[in-house]
Formats: sequence, structure tokens, C-alpha cells
Amino acid sequence: MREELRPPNNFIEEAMVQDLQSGKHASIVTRFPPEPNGYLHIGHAKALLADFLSAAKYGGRCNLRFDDTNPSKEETEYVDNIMEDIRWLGCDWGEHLYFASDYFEKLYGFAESLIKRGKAFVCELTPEQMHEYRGTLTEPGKRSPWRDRPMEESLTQFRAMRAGKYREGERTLRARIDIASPNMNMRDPVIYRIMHVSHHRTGDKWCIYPMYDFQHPLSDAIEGVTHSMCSLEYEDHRPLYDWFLEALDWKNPPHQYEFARLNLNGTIMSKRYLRRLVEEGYVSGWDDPRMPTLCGMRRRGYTREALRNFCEGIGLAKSNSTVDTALLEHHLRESLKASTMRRMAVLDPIELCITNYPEGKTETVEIVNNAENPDLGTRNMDFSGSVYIERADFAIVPPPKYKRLIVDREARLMGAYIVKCTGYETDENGEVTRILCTYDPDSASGKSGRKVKGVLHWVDKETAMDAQIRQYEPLILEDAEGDFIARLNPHSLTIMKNAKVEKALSMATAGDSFQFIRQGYYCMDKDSADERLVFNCSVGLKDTWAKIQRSK
RNA sequence: UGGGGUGUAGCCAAGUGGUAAGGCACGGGACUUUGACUCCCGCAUUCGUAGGUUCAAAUCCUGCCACCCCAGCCA
Repeated sequence: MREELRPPNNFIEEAMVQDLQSGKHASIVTRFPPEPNGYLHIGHAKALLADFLSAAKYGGRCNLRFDDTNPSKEETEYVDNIMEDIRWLGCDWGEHLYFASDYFEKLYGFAESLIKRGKAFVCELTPEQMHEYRGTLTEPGKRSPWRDRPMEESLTQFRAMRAGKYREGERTLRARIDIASPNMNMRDPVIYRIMHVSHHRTGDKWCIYPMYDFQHPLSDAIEGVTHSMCSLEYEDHRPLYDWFLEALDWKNPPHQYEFARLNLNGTIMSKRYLRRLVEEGYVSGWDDPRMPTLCGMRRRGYTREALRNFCEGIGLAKSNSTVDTALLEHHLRESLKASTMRRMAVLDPIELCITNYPEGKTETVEIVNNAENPDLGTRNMDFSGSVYIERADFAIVPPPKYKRLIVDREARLMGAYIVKCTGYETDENGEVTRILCTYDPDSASGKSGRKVKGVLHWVDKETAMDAQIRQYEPLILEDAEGDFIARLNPHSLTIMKNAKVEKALSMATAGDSFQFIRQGYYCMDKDSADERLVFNCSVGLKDTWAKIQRSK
């Protein structure tokens, strides 16, 4: 008896369900096929999670296959990092790790068989001629003079290509399809080219390499892939994908499905630009916290859960779209709030002096690490008559609906006492230098029923640590003409250098990265993604946030 | 001007002839040891547009408009 299949979440899963129910496929096989020429970014996460999760959902498997057919761009360094990032996202390819380069011999065989069937020929057109012969979007192409040469001749020449008898560009193997097709991809596309380049895995064994359009459908077929997902720009390639499988009489061939890439507001996803940022030294590396790479986001404090839920939330569809980063941040907050310890940090400190607090007295107050999660326990903080609070938490002339400290009003120091402002001191410029208060000794946290509207985060003046936090500026990207392209992570941190943090947060030192999310939700990450803390501060308040936006 | 796609709210997105899900954002309120969190409430008389078919159309038909992709021996 067939198990009940879980309802599909998108049109591709719908196709999977149909294929399973109709018996077309006994089980689902997908694949994630990165080219090892860069690091994975959040756009890849969308694709890879779709590949791995939908296969898992329907009891199938997902292969990891590196599409390494262009040795001039690919390196082993990337292979290792890509695998690490996929694992970090919680995806597992089990034994099914493959390389397109593993299939070079088979693919070569397929190419010969295409020649023997009269469906491919060796062409001697130069790159310039080939371009000219291909025609344009509105005019059909011209047939290559080599198109109808005898099959034996093509075979001999193709073997000579493999044997290294020609220089790069002197010969190509092309599929014999339709040079006049309105679909440019069908105009006798090149399927093998000569490259006297050493490959990161096969070394110098080969000097001819298959093209993507030829390799991809066949690699899928070799692996038994049933549902091959890719991005929208390959829609025009699908006829070609099908053509190769048809030409080789492949039974029950895989099918290609296309969906829209992820675009994120204010973020660039183009590998070309990301590479430039790294290579030209605008950022410290692929894992710079401002980068939208998976390793960069990990360093900034993103959780895999946030990324997975985000990708699930945006869905899979065919319309080009740009997702608001607010949605990403929502999922990060959601993922962090129940699982993370809170700490207090004062980013723009001003001293608050409690004038009726006994001289020289210190005490310890117990503060919960996360009010929503008792399992996270409590911590003790030093408290004395002098603390730092946020400059923005005190106002001489309060804006409408201001709930925090003003003269003659009470507010609670979080986890400690209720204080009442009695006055303030200023310097010669009129800048507030110290806030004076009295406290109510009977208002200790949890011991009094009194409620006040304002609650402030604070750190003890004597025991607070200085935070040496690197300050990042948003990175503005321009193209060669100086035109604005994008701001890289405009939402990531901008933290004041003279911040004060409580002792428990002293692990925040130079090089740590922070992510601005909203009041109460900064997250940080000290290399290990497990050392994640959230700290309370007020920079997320609307007025302050507006100020940050304006000044940048 | 050839071919392939896509248009549902500020942003994603369901919807497959029976009277517009959900999330984010936003607005209002309650609660609150931060204004966060939580909880309520509100948020498309209309689906790019103009016609047509039908008792009934976001869904079917026709025309038009807008945007994206394709002329690598890249993937």
C-alpha cells in the first residue's frame, strides 16, 4: 500500500508527486551541481535546499555533483569549501558525491556515438567565423562548411582532438541540429572544445573538455537523476537537454525544471562581483561578514535554521522577484530568540549616578539569560551606584510618547532597581555628561509590585568592559563607469567604538562580527557559530535607526 | 523586429471555472523588568490591460502593454 505523499509546496514538488503516483519514477533523485569556481552564497542556498529537501521529502536522494568541465576556472579549494557550506546547512549527500570529470571517459564515448549516428561533426571554423555563422536573434545562421563531412572523417578528427593534435580553437565538436533554429542554443552548439589546460582532478589526461549543455543532461542521466532543477536562464536550454538524451536513445530520461533565482534587496549575488570584492581587497575574504556568502553569513551570526526557514518561506516559483531583507532578518530573529542568551551592551554610554546609593556599596543582581527560555538560566551582575546607560535613553526634551528617563520621572534599570531622575550635568557645550538619580531600595527586581513604563539596559561602571568592536561601513559598489550597483549588507552592523559591555560579553573583541536586526537582537559570532549571544541595546529604536540610515 | 519566460497588496507567494490562503512590512490596541517578545484587530470589492465566452473568470479565448533571459569554444 502506497504511503500518503506529503502535499507539494511548489510546482516542482507537484511534478514529483505526479511522477511517483503515475509510476513514471520509483523514487526521486535530484542533484545539486555547483561549479567549483567560487564560494556558495545565499542564492545557492535556495537552490541547494530545494534540491536536497524536496528529494528528502519524497523519500529520494540528492547527489552532490561538481560541474567541473572548465578547468581554467576551477580549483580544489572551492570544492572543499562548498562541501563544508552544504554540510553546515544540514544537507547530506551520503555516498553520492560525484564530479562531472569522473564521467569524461563516458562522455567521450557518448560524443563518438553521436558522431557515428550522424548527429555531431568536427568543425574547423575559427571562433570569429563561428560567431559570424551563428546568425543573430532575428536572422538564421549559416551552415558550417564542415557540417556534412563524412562521419568517418569527423571520428578521425575527434580522436585526433583528444590525442592533442590540434591547438586550442582549431577544432570543435558540434551537435548537428538546426543552424536556423529560432532558439540560438539549437544552432549546432559546440559540445567539445580543445583546452590545453590542466584540470584540478584529471591533471593533463585530457585536452578536450565537454561543454555544459552536453555534459549536464548526460551526467544527470548517468546518475539516475529524475528531476533536474536549475534557474530560469536555462529554459532555452531545455530543448537541447532533451535533444541529447533523445539522440542517444536514453530510456526514461531526467527532466529539467527551472525556477527563479533569489534576489535580495540591496545585496549582490553575482559571483563576478563577489569575486572582485575579494580579489581587489574590498573585503577581508569570502567569509567577510558583509558578504552574502554562506561562510560570511555564518560569521555574522546567521543560523542554518534561519536560512532554511527563509528559503522555505520564499517558495519556489518562476517569476523574477526581489525578496526584502526584512524577511531574512525575521527568520533570524525567530531562530535566535528562544535559543540565545541575552547580554547587555551600551553602545553610546553615558554615566548614571545614583546619589542616594550608599558610598562604596556594591551588590550582585541576578538576571535571567532569556526570559522566554528558563533552561538558559541566570547570571549575576555587579551593581553599584554608578552605571552606564544609553545616551538615547535619557532626554532633556522628550519626543512624544517617550517612555524612558527624563527629569522627575522613574525608569527601571533592567534586573535591578527603579531610579528617578533628579537632574543632570553638562559640559561647556551643553552636552550631557552625567545623569543624576535616586533609587528606591525596595524596588529590587522581582521583589516589588511596582511597575514603570521605561526599562533601561545598563552596565556597571566599575566592572564593565570596553568593547573593541570592529566598525564596518556599508560597502557601496560601483561599476566601471562609477554607477551605483548595490550596497553590500547595508543592514549589517555599525557599532560605536567606545561601547561598554557587561563582563559576560567581554568575549567580543576585535574582529567579531555583529548583525543589526532590531532592538534587542544583535547577534554575534566568534568564529564558532555556537558561541552565539544576543545582546540588548536600544539602537534598534525607530528614531535611532532612522538616524543611522540618514547619516550613512 | 526571432525565440523562450513572467505579471495576484509595499515585498515574497498560494490559487488550476464557484466568488482572493499564508508570511514579511505597515497601522491600531492589550500585555510587558526595554518600545523587544507575546496576544488581539486592521490591511487586494480585485488579480498588468482591453475586450470576449459563461449563471459564474485571477483561472478559458483574443488583442495589447510591461519586465526578464538567449547571438561564449562559460556554467
